[in-house]
Amino acid sequence: MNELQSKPGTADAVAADLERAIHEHRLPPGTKLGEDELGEVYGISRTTVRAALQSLGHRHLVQHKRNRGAFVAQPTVREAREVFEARSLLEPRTAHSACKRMTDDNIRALQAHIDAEHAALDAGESGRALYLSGRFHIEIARMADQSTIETMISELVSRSSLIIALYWQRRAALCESQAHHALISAFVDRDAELAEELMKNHLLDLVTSLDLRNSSSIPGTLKEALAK
Amino acid sequence: MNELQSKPGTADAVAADLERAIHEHRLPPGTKLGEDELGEVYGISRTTVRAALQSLGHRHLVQHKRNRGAFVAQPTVREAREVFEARSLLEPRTAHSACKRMTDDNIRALQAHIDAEHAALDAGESGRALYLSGRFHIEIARMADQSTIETMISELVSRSSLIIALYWQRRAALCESQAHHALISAFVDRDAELAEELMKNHLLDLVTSLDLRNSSSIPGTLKEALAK
DNA sequence: GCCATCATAATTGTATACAATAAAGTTTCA
DNA sequence: TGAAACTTTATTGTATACAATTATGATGGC
Repeated sequence: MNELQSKPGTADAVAADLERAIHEHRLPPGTKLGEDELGEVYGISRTTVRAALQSLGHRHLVQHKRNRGAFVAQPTVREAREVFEARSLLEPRTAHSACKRMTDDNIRALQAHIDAEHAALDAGESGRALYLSGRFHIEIARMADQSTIETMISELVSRSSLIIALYWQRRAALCESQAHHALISAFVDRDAELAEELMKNHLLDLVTSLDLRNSSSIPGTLKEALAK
Repeated sequence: MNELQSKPGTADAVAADLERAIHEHRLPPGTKLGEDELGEVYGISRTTVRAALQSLGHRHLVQHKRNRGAFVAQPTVREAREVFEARSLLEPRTAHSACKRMTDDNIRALQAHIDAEHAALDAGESGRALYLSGRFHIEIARMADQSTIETMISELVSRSSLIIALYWQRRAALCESQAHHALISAFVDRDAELAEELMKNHLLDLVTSLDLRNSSSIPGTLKEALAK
Protein backbone atom coordinates (compact mmCIF):
# COMPACT_ATOMS: atom_id res chain seq x y z
CA MET A 1 0.00 0.00 0.00
CA ASN A 2 2.20 2.81 1.26
CA GLU A 3 5.80 3.15 0.29
CA LEU A 4 7.25 3.08 3.79
CA GLN A 5 7.73 -0.50 4.83
CA SER A 6 6.19 -2.01 7.96
CA LYS A 7 8.19 -2.68 11.09
CA PRO A 8 10.15 -5.91 10.87
CA GLY A 9 8.56 -8.86 12.60
CA THR A 10 5.02 -7.92 11.67
CA ALA A 11 2.85 -10.06 9.43
CA ASP A 12 2.86 -7.37 6.76
CA ALA A 13 6.64 -7.18 6.70
CA VAL A 14 6.99 -10.95 6.45
CA ALA A 15 4.37 -11.10 3.71
CA ALA A 16 6.12 -8.35 1.77
CA ASP A 17 9.46 -10.11 2.13
CA LEU A 18 8.03 -13.42 0.96
CA GLU A 19 6.20 -11.78 -1.92
CA ARG A 20 9.40 -10.21 -3.13
CA ALA A 21 11.26 -13.51 -2.83
CA ILE A 22 8.53 -15.16 -4.88
CA HIS A 23 8.58 -12.34 -7.40
CA GLU A 24 12.35 -12.67 -7.78
CA HIS A 25 12.08 -16.43 -8.26
CA ARG A 26 14.11 -17.17 -5.16
CA LEU A 27 11.10 -19.20 -4.03
CA PRO A 28 9.99 -21.19 -7.07
CA PRO A 29 6.40 -22.36 -7.56
CA GLY A 30 5.59 -25.39 -5.44
CA THR A 31 8.03 -24.56 -2.64
CA LYS A 32 6.76 -25.71 0.74
CA LEU A 33 6.39 -22.84 3.19
CA GLY A 34 6.49 -24.53 6.60
CA GLU A 35 5.18 -22.47 9.47
CA ASP A 36 7.74 -23.54 12.05
CA GLU A 37 10.54 -23.06 9.54
CA LEU A 38 9.46 -19.53 8.63
CA GLY A 39 8.89 -18.67 12.26
CA GLU A 40 12.46 -19.61 13.02
CA VAL A 41 13.82 -17.68 10.05
CA TYR A 42 12.07 -14.46 11.01
CA GLY A 43 12.23 -15.01 14.75
CA ILE A 44 8.48 -14.88 15.24
CA SER A 45 5.75 -17.26 16.31
CA ARG A 46 3.58 -19.33 14.02
CA THR A 47 0.66 -17.01 14.68
CA THR A 48 2.32 -14.17 12.80
CA VAL A 49 3.60 -16.49 10.10
CA ARG A 50 0.10 -17.78 9.50
CA ALA A 51 -1.23 -14.23 9.16
CA ALA A 52 1.41 -13.53 6.52
CA LEU A 53 0.67 -16.75 4.64
CA GLN A 54 -3.05 -16.03 4.73
CA SER A 55 -2.38 -12.63 3.25
CA LEU A 56 -0.36 -14.15 0.43
CA GLY A 57 -3.09 -16.73 -0.04
CA HIS A 58 -5.61 -13.98 -0.63
CA ARG A 59 -3.32 -12.59 -3.30
CA HIS A 60 -3.16 -16.02 -4.95
CA LEU A 61 0.59 -16.18 -4.48
CA VAL A 62 0.37 -19.01 -1.98
CA GLN A 63 -1.83 -22.05 -2.18
CA HIS A 64 -3.13 -23.64 1.00
CA LYS A 65 -3.72 -27.38 1.09
CA ARG A 66 -5.88 -28.58 3.94
CA ASN A 67 -3.77 -30.09 6.71
CA ARG A 68 -0.83 -30.05 4.32
CA GLY A 69 0.41 -26.53 4.57
CA ALA A 70 1.20 -23.57 2.36
CA PHE A 71 3.04 -23.75 -0.93
CA VAL A 72 4.15 -21.17 -3.45
CA ALA A 73 1.30 -21.19 -5.94
CA GLN A 74 1.53 -22.97 -9.28
CA PRO A 75 -0.86 -21.19 -11.63
CA THR A 76 -2.55 -23.43 -14.15
CA VAL A 77 -2.60 -22.67 -17.86
CA ARG A 78 -6.14 -21.47 -17.48
CA GLU A 79 -5.23 -19.19 -14.57
CA ALA A 80 -2.32 -17.83 -16.60
CA ARG A 81 -4.63 -16.85 -19.43
CA GLU A 82 -7.06 -15.26 -16.99
CA VAL A 83 -4.38 -13.19 -15.32
CA PHE A 84 -3.23 -11.70 -18.60
CA GLU A 85 -6.81 -11.22 -19.73
CA ALA A 86 -7.42 -9.17 -16.57
CA ARG A 87 -4.22 -7.20 -17.12
CA SER A 88 -5.24 -6.43 -20.67
CA LEU A 89 -8.48 -4.93 -19.37
CA LEU A 90 -6.81 -2.83 -16.68
CA GLU A 91 -3.37 -1.74 -17.80
CA PRO A 92 -3.78 -0.17 -21.25
CA ARG A 93 -6.45 2.24 -20.06
CA THR A 94 -4.45 2.90 -16.89
CA ALA A 95 -1.39 3.75 -18.99
CA HIS A 96 -3.63 6.19 -20.85
CA SER A 97 -4.70 7.84 -17.59
CA ALA A 98 -1.15 7.88 -16.28
CA CYS A 99 0.12 9.55 -19.44
CA LYS A 100 -2.31 12.40 -19.05
CA ARG A 101 -1.21 13.05 -15.48
CA MET A 102 2.48 12.35 -15.86
CA THR A 103 5.03 14.87 -14.69
CA ASP A 104 8.63 15.19 -15.81
CA ASP A 105 9.71 13.78 -12.47
CA ASN A 106 7.50 10.74 -13.05
CA ILE A 107 9.16 10.12 -16.40
CA ARG A 108 12.61 10.42 -14.87
CA ALA A 109 11.61 7.92 -12.18
CA LEU A 110 10.47 5.46 -14.83
CA GLN A 111 13.70 5.94 -16.74
CA ALA A 112 15.67 5.29 -13.56
CA HIS A 113 13.65 2.11 -13.12
CA ILE A 114 14.69 0.82 -16.51
CA ASP A 115 18.31 1.75 -15.87
CA ALA A 116 18.25 -0.22 -12.62
CA GLU A 117 16.71 -3.13 -14.49
CA HIS A 118 19.56 -3.06 -17.04
CA ALA A 119 22.12 -2.83 -14.27
CA ALA A 120 20.62 -5.86 -12.55
CA LEU A 121 20.71 -7.79 -15.80
CA ASP A 122 24.34 -6.87 -16.39
CA ALA A 123 25.14 -8.00 -12.87
CA GLY A 124 23.56 -11.35 -13.59
CA GLU A 125 20.74 -10.76 -11.12
CA SER A 126 17.96 -11.92 -13.39
CA GLY A 127 15.53 -12.32 -10.47
CA ARG A 128 15.94 -8.74 -9.41
CA ALA A 129 15.63 -7.61 -13.02
CA LEU A 130 12.34 -9.46 -13.31
CA TYR A 131 11.14 -7.85 -10.09
CA LEU A 132 12.01 -4.38 -11.32
CA SER A 133 10.39 -5.10 -14.66
CA GLY A 134 7.16 -5.87 -12.84
CA ARG A 135 7.48 -2.82 -10.63
CA PHE A 136 7.60 -0.72 -13.78
CA HIS A 137 3.98 -1.62 -14.47
CA ILE A 138 2.96 -0.92 -10.91
CA GLU A 139 4.65 2.47 -10.94
CA ILE A 140 2.63 3.45 -13.99
CA ALA A 141 -0.57 2.50 -12.17
CA ARG A 142 0.55 4.60 -9.24
CA MET A 143 1.16 7.56 -11.50
CA ALA A 144 -2.38 7.17 -12.77
CA ASP A 145 -3.34 8.03 -9.19
CA GLN A 146 -5.66 5.04 -8.94
CA SER A 147 -4.68 3.15 -5.80
CA THR A 148 -7.50 0.62 -6.12
CA ILE A 149 -6.47 -0.36 -9.62
CA GLU A 150 -2.84 -0.21 -8.54
CA THR A 151 -3.50 -2.81 -5.87
CA MET A 152 -5.14 -5.08 -8.41
CA ILE A 153 -2.36 -4.69 -10.93
CA SER A 154 0.20 -5.30 -8.20
CA GLU A 155 -1.36 -8.67 -7.46
CA LEU A 156 -1.60 -9.55 -11.15
CA VAL A 157 2.04 -8.63 -11.73
CA SER A 158 3.19 -10.86 -8.89
CA ARG A 159 1.09 -13.70 -10.23
CA SER A 160 2.56 -13.06 -13.66
CA SER A 161 5.98 -13.66 -12.18
CA LEU A 162 4.86 -17.13 -11.11
CA ILE A 163 3.44 -17.72 -14.57
CA ILE A 164 6.73 -16.69 -16.14
CA ALA A 165 8.57 -19.07 -13.84
CA LEU A 166 6.39 -21.93 -15.04
CA TYR A 167 5.74 -21.20 -18.68
CA TRP A 168 8.54 -18.97 -19.92
CA GLN A 169 10.06 -20.40 -23.07
CA ARG A 170 13.04 -18.33 -24.08
CA ARG A 171 15.45 -18.09 -21.23
CA ALA A 172 17.25 -15.34 -23.11
CA ALA A 173 17.39 -11.75 -21.95
CA LEU A 174 14.05 -10.16 -21.28
CA CYS A 175 12.98 -8.39 -24.43
CA GLU A 176 10.69 -6.29 -22.31
CA SER A 177 13.14 -3.40 -22.11
CA GLN A 178 12.31 -2.41 -25.66
CA ALA A 179 8.61 -2.23 -24.94
CA HIS A 180 9.23 -0.24 -21.77
CA HIS A 181 11.46 2.19 -23.63
CA ALA A 182 8.77 2.69 -26.24
CA LEU A 183 6.23 3.38 -23.48
CA ILE A 184 8.45 6.06 -22.00
CA SER A 185 8.77 7.68 -25.41
CA ALA A 186 5.00 7.88 -25.62
CA PHE A 187 4.91 9.43 -22.15
CA VAL A 188 7.52 11.98 -23.16
CA ASP A 189 5.43 12.89 -26.17
CA ARG A 190 2.33 13.00 -23.96
CA ASP A 191 0.66 10.68 -26.46
CA ALA A 192 -1.88 8.88 -24.27
CA GLU A 193 -3.49 7.00 -27.14
CA LEU A 194 -0.13 5.62 -28.21
CA ALA A 195 0.76 4.66 -24.64
CA GLU A 196 -2.49 2.74 -24.36
CA GLU A 197 -1.84 0.92 -27.61
CA LEU A 198 1.77 0.15 -26.69
CA MET A 199 0.75 -1.29 -23.32
CA LYS A 200 -1.90 -3.42 -24.99
CA ASN A 201 0.61 -4.83 -27.45
CA HIS A 202 3.22 -5.28 -24.75
CA LEU A 203 0.88 -7.51 -22.76
CA LEU A 204 -0.05 -9.39 -25.90
CA ASP A 205 3.61 -10.01 -26.64
CA LEU A 206 4.12 -11.24 -23.11
CA VAL A 207 1.33 -13.80 -23.42
CA THR A 208 2.48 -15.07 -26.79
CA SER A 209 6.00 -15.54 -25.44
CA LEU A 210 4.62 -18.09 -22.98
CA ASP A 211 4.08 -21.76 -23.65
CA LEU A 212 0.46 -22.13 -22.63
CA ARG A 213 -0.37 -25.34 -24.45
CA ASN A 214 -2.70 -27.48 -22.41
CA SER A 215 -1.28 -30.15 -20.12
CA SER A 216 2.30 -29.37 -20.95
CA SER A 217 4.85 -30.67 -18.51
CA ILE A 218 4.54 -28.37 -15.54
CA PRO A 219 7.31 -28.68 -12.96
CA GLY A 220 5.93 -30.08 -9.74
CA THR A 221 2.63 -31.12 -11.21
CA LEU A 222 4.01 -34.37 -12.48
CA LYS A 223 4.58 -35.48 -8.93
CA GLU A 224 1.04 -34.63 -7.96
CA ALA A 225 -0.38 -36.47 -10.95
CA LEU A 226 1.44 -39.60 -9.89
CA ALA A 227 0.41 -39.19 -6.26
CA LYS A 228 -3.12 -40.11 -7.27
CA MET B 1 -15.15 -18.80 -4.76
CA ASN B 2 -17.06 -22.00 -5.33
CA GLU B 3 -20.80 -22.11 -5.00
CA LEU B 4 -20.93 -24.75 -2.28
CA GLN B 5 -20.46 -23.01 1.03
CA SER B 6 -17.77 -23.93 3.53
CA LYS B 7 -18.49 -25.86 6.67
CA PRO B 8 -19.95 -23.68 9.41
CA GLY B 9 -17.49 -22.52 12.02
CA THR B 10 -14.61 -22.09 9.60
CA ALA B 11 -13.03 -18.72 8.92
CA ASP B 12 -14.28 -18.81 5.34
CA ALA B 13 -17.86 -19.42 6.43
CA VAL B 14 -17.74 -16.61 8.97
CA ALA B 15 -16.18 -14.25 6.45
CA ALA B 16 -18.83 -15.12 3.87
CA ASP B 17 -21.58 -14.58 6.43
CA LEU B 18 -20.19 -11.22 7.49
CA GLU B 19 -19.65 -10.16 3.89
CA ARG B 20 -23.26 -10.89 3.09
CA ALA B 21 -24.43 -8.99 6.17
CA ILE B 22 -22.34 -6.02 5.09
CA HIS B 23 -23.59 -6.32 1.54
CA GLU B 24 -27.20 -6.34 2.76
CA HIS B 25 -26.59 -3.29 4.96
CA ARG B 26 -27.37 -5.19 8.13
CA LEU B 27 -23.90 -4.12 9.26
CA PRO B 28 -23.59 -0.44 8.31
CA PRO B 29 -20.24 1.24 7.61
CA GLY B 30 -18.37 2.05 10.81
CA THR B 31 -19.83 -0.82 12.83
CA LYS B 32 -17.38 -2.17 15.38
CA LEU B 33 -16.63 -5.85 14.86
CA GLY B 34 -15.38 -7.02 18.24
CA GLU B 35 -13.48 -10.29 18.25
CA ASP B 36 -14.89 -11.66 21.48
CA GLU B 37 -18.38 -10.65 20.45
CA LEU B 38 -18.17 -12.36 17.07
CA GLY B 39 -16.56 -15.40 18.64
CA GLU B 40 -19.51 -15.78 20.94
CA VAL B 41 -22.04 -15.26 18.15
CA TYR B 42 -20.51 -17.97 15.97
CA GLY B 43 -19.37 -20.20 18.81
CA ILE B 44 -15.73 -20.11 17.81
CA SER B 45 -12.50 -18.77 19.25
CA ARG B 46 -10.95 -15.42 18.50
CA THR B 47 -8.31 -17.12 16.36
CA THR B 48 -10.86 -18.07 13.74
CA VAL B 49 -12.63 -14.73 14.01
CA ARG B 50 -9.37 -12.92 13.37
CA ALA B 51 -8.72 -15.01 10.27
CA ALA B 52 -12.15 -14.06 8.95
CA LEU B 53 -11.63 -10.38 9.71
CA GLN B 54 -8.23 -10.43 8.05
CA SER B 55 -9.83 -11.91 4.97
CA LEU B 56 -12.44 -9.16 4.87
CA GLY B 57 -9.73 -6.60 5.51
CA HIS B 58 -7.89 -7.77 2.45
CA ARG B 59 -11.07 -7.32 0.44
CA HIS B 60 -11.32 -3.75 1.76
CA LEU B 61 -14.65 -4.46 3.44
CA VAL B 62 -13.22 -4.14 6.92
CA GLN B 63 -10.81 -1.53 8.17
CA HIS B 64 -8.33 -2.44 10.90
CA LYS B 65 -7.24 0.22 13.35
CA ARG B 66 -4.12 -0.58 15.32
CA ASN B 67 -4.99 -1.71 18.84
CA ARG B 68 -8.54 -0.50 18.22
CA GLY B 69 -10.06 -3.36 16.34
CA ALA B 70 -11.92 -4.04 13.13
CA PHE B 71 -14.72 -1.87 11.74
CA VAL B 72 -16.94 -2.14 8.71
CA ALA B 73 -15.11 -0.01 6.17
CA GLN B 74 -16.18 3.54 5.32
CA PRO B 75 -14.97 4.19 1.78
CA THR B 76 -13.91 7.77 1.13
CA VAL B 77 -15.20 9.79 -1.81
CA ARG B 78 -11.94 9.15 -3.55
CA GLU B 79 -12.15 5.42 -2.95
CA ALA B 80 -15.71 5.44 -4.22
CA ARG B 81 -14.63 7.00 -7.49
CA GLU B 82 -11.76 4.53 -7.81
CA VAL B 83 -14.00 1.53 -7.27
CA PHE B 84 -16.36 2.55 -10.03
CA GLU B 85 -13.45 3.48 -12.29
CA ALA B 86 -12.13 -0.06 -11.83
CA ARG B 87 -15.57 -1.54 -12.49
CA SER B 88 -15.89 0.49 -15.66
CA LEU B 89 -12.65 -1.03 -16.91
CA LEU B 90 -13.60 -4.61 -16.07
CA GLU B 91 -17.32 -5.09 -16.41
CA PRO B 92 -18.30 -3.80 -19.85
CA ARG B 93 -15.74 -5.97 -21.62
CA THR B 94 -16.66 -8.88 -19.35
CA ALA B 95 -20.32 -8.48 -20.30
CA HIS B 96 -19.19 -8.64 -23.91
CA SER B 97 -17.34 -11.91 -23.29
CA ALA B 98 -20.22 -13.32 -21.28
CA CYS B 99 -22.68 -12.52 -24.05
CA LYS B 100 -20.68 -14.48 -26.57
CA ARG B 101 -20.60 -17.57 -24.33
CA MET B 102 -24.08 -17.30 -22.88
CA THR B 103 -26.44 -20.28 -23.02
CA ASP B 104 -30.19 -20.22 -22.77
CA ASP B 105 -29.91 -21.65 -19.26
CA ASN B 106 -27.65 -18.77 -18.30
CA ILE B 107 -30.20 -16.26 -19.50
CA ARG B 108 -32.96 -18.02 -17.57
CA ALA B 109 -30.79 -17.93 -14.45
CA LEU B 110 -30.27 -14.19 -14.84
CA GLN B 111 -33.98 -13.69 -15.36
CA ALA B 112 -34.67 -15.66 -12.18
CA HIS B 113 -32.21 -13.41 -10.40
CA ILE B 114 -34.14 -10.33 -11.36
CA ASP B 115 -37.42 -11.94 -10.38
CA ALA B 116 -36.03 -12.73 -6.95
CA GLU B 117 -34.82 -9.15 -6.67
CA HIS B 118 -38.31 -7.86 -7.43
CA ALA B 119 -39.83 -10.28 -4.94
CA ALA B 120 -37.44 -9.08 -2.24
CA LEU B 121 -38.35 -5.48 -2.98
CA ASP B 122 -42.06 -6.26 -2.80
CA ALA B 123 -41.48 -7.98 0.52
CA GLY B 124 -39.79 -4.86 1.81
CA GLU B 125 -36.41 -6.58 2.08
CA SER B 126 -34.39 -3.81 0.48
CA GLY B 127 -31.12 -5.18 1.83
CA ARG B 128 -31.65 -8.54 0.20
CA ALA B 129 -32.70 -6.81 -3.01
CA LEU B 130 -29.46 -4.84 -3.02
CA TYR B 131 -27.51 -8.02 -2.43
CA LEU B 132 -29.21 -9.78 -5.33
CA SER B 133 -28.69 -6.76 -7.52
CA GLY B 134 -24.96 -7.01 -6.89
CA ARG B 135 -24.95 -10.74 -7.44
CA PHE B 136 -26.38 -10.09 -10.89
CA HIS B 137 -23.12 -8.47 -11.92
CA ILE B 138 -21.07 -11.28 -10.40
CA GLU B 139 -23.15 -13.92 -12.20
CA ILE B 140 -22.39 -12.25 -15.52
CA ALA B 141 -18.68 -12.37 -14.74
CA ARG B 142 -19.04 -16.04 -13.91
CA MET B 143 -20.76 -16.68 -17.22
CA ALA B 144 -17.82 -15.04 -18.95
CA ASP B 145 -15.85 -17.99 -17.53
CA GLN B 146 -13.20 -15.70 -16.07
CA SER B 147 -12.82 -16.64 -12.41
CA THR B 148 -9.95 -14.23 -11.81
CA ILE B 149 -11.92 -11.27 -13.07
CA GLU B 150 -14.98 -12.61 -11.28
CA THR B 151 -13.13 -12.50 -7.98
CA MET B 152 -12.12 -8.90 -8.61
CA ILE B 153 -15.62 -7.84 -9.60
CA SER B 154 -17.01 -9.62 -6.57
CA GLU B 155 -14.85 -7.50 -4.29
CA LEU B 156 -15.71 -4.32 -6.15
CA VAL B 157 -19.43 -5.08 -5.97
CA SER B 158 -19.27 -5.60 -2.22
CA ARG B 159 -17.35 -2.37 -1.82
CA SER B 160 -19.95 -0.67 -4.00
CA SER B 161 -22.57 -1.73 -1.50
CA LEU B 162 -20.69 0.17 1.21
CA ILE B 163 -20.43 3.16 -1.09
CA ILE B 164 -24.16 3.06 -1.72
CA ALA B 165 -24.81 2.92 2.01
CA LEU B 166 -22.77 6.09 2.48
CA TYR B 167 -23.46 8.16 -0.61
CA TRP B 168 -26.79 7.03 -2.02
CA GLN B 169 -29.07 9.98 -2.58
CA ARG B 170 -32.48 8.75 -3.69
CA ARG B 171 -33.81 6.34 -1.18
CA ALA B 172 -36.48 5.40 -3.68
CA ALA B 173 -36.73 2.02 -5.33
CA LEU B 174 -33.62 0.87 -7.12
CA CYS B 175 -33.93 1.92 -10.72
CA GLU B 176 -31.35 -0.71 -11.56
CA SER B 177 -33.95 -3.25 -12.59
CA GLN B 178 -34.50 -1.40 -15.87
CA ALA B 179 -30.84 -1.51 -16.74
CA HIS B 180 -30.62 -5.17 -15.84
CA HIS B 181 -33.64 -5.95 -17.98
CA ALA B 182 -32.08 -4.15 -20.91
CA LEU B 183 -28.90 -6.18 -20.44
CA ILE B 184 -30.83 -9.42 -20.57
CA SER B 185 -32.48 -8.29 -23.80
CA ALA B 186 -29.06 -7.76 -25.30
CA PHE B 187 -28.04 -11.24 -24.14
CA VAL B 188 -31.16 -12.73 -25.70
CA ASP B 189 -30.32 -11.03 -28.97
CA ARG B 190 -26.70 -12.19 -28.62
CA ASP B 191 -25.66 -8.59 -29.20
CA ALA B 192 -22.33 -8.45 -27.39
CA GLU B 193 -21.52 -4.92 -28.50
CA LEU B 194 -24.81 -3.67 -27.14
CA ALA B 195 -24.34 -5.54 -23.88
CA GLU B 196 -20.94 -3.92 -23.44
CA GLU B 197 -22.38 -0.47 -24.08
CA LEU B 198 -25.33 -1.05 -21.76
CA MET B 199 -23.07 -2.18 -18.95
CA LYS B 200 -20.85 0.84 -19.44
CA ASN B 201 -23.81 3.19 -19.23
CA HIS B 202 -25.31 1.28 -16.32
CA LEU B 203 -22.16 1.84 -14.26
CA LEU B 204 -22.06 5.47 -15.32
CA ASP B 205 -25.65 5.91 -14.16
CA LEU B 206 -24.78 4.30 -10.85
CA VAL B 207 -21.94 6.73 -10.22
CA THR B 208 -23.95 9.78 -11.14
CA SER B 209 -26.71 8.72 -8.78
CA LEU B 210 -24.26 9.05 -5.90
CA ASP B 211 -23.47 12.22 -3.98
CA LEU B 212 -19.71 12.27 -4.27
CA ARG B 213 -19.10 15.92 -3.51
CA ASN B 214 -15.96 16.35 -1.47
CA SER B 215 -16.14 16.43 2.32
CA SER B 216 -19.88 15.96 2.43
CA SER B 217 -21.25 14.83 5.76
CA ILE B 218 -20.35 11.19 5.97
CA PRO B 219 -22.08 9.27 8.76
CA GLY B 220 -19.57 8.22 11.38
CA THR B 221 -16.84 10.48 10.13
CA LEU B 222 -18.15 13.45 12.02
CA LYS B 223 -17.47 11.66 15.25
CA GLU B 224 -13.93 10.91 14.21
CA ALA B 225 -13.32 14.48 13.15
CA LEU B 226 -14.35 15.71 16.59
CA ALA B 227 -12.32 13.03 18.34
CA LYS B 228 -9.19 14.82 17.24
C1' DG C 1 10.07 -59.98 -2.33
C1' DC C 2 6.00 -57.07 -2.47
C1' DC C 3 2.00 -55.10 -0.68
C1' DA C 4 -1.09 -53.97 2.97
C1' DT C 5 -1.71 -52.52 7.58
C1' DC C 6 -0.44 -50.35 11.71
C1' DA C 7 2.36 -47.32 14.63
C1' DT C 8 5.07 -43.32 14.97
C1' DA C 9 6.39 -38.70 13.92
C1' DA C 10 5.70 -34.33 12.03
C1' DT C 11 2.75 -30.57 10.68
C1' DT C 12 -1.28 -27.93 10.54
C1' DG C 13 -5.89 -26.43 12.86
C1' DT C 14 -7.83 -24.49 16.95
C1' DA C 15 -8.22 -22.72 21.49
C1' DT C 16 -6.46 -20.50 25.42
C1' DA C 17 -3.31 -17.67 28.23
C1' DC C 18 -0.46 -13.78 28.73
C1' DA C 19 1.31 -9.07 27.33
C1' DA C 20 0.67 -4.54 25.37
C1' DT C 21 -2.01 -0.83 24.18
C1' DA C 22 -5.78 2.33 24.30
C1' DA C 23 -10.22 3.92 26.16
C1' DA C 24 -12.84 5.36 30.13
C1' DG C 25 -13.63 6.61 34.72
C1' DT C 26 -11.92 8.54 39.06
C1' DT C 27 -9.44 11.31 41.99
C1' DT C 28 -6.96 15.27 43.18
C1' DC C 29 -5.22 19.80 42.84
C1' DA C 30 -5.65 24.48 41.33
C1' DT D 1 -15.89 23.79 39.30
C1' DG D 2 -12.70 22.43 35.75
C1' DA D 3 -8.87 20.16 34.06
C1' DA D 4 -5.05 17.16 34.31
C1' DA D 5 -2.98 13.03 35.80
C1' DC D 6 -3.58 8.52 37.40
C1' DT D 7 -5.97 4.12 37.89
C1' DT D 8 -8.90 0.82 36.12
C1' DT D 9 -11.03 -1.76 32.57
C1' DA D 10 -11.62 -3.58 28.19
C1' DT D 11 -9.79 -4.99 23.80
C1' DT D 12 -6.38 -6.24 20.66
C1' DG D 13 -1.54 -8.34 19.62
C1' DT D 14 1.35 -12.27 20.32
C1' DA D 15 2.91 -16.62 21.92
C1' DT D 16 2.20 -21.13 23.48
C1' DA D 17 -0.26 -25.51 24.35
C1' DC D 18 -3.29 -29.01 22.87
C1' DA D 19 -6.07 -31.60 19.26
C1' DA D 20 -6.69 -33.37 14.68
C1' DT D 21 -4.95 -34.89 10.49
C1' DT D 22 -1.64 -36.56 7.37
C1' DA D 23 2.82 -38.35 5.88
C1' DT D 24 6.27 -41.66 6.86
C1' DG D 25 8.50 -45.81 8.34
C1' DA D 26 8.17 -50.40 10.25
C1' DT D 27 6.24 -54.74 10.65
C1' DG D 28 3.81 -58.65 9.33
C1' DG D 29 1.30 -61.53 6.10
C1' DC D 30 0.81 -63.37 1.48
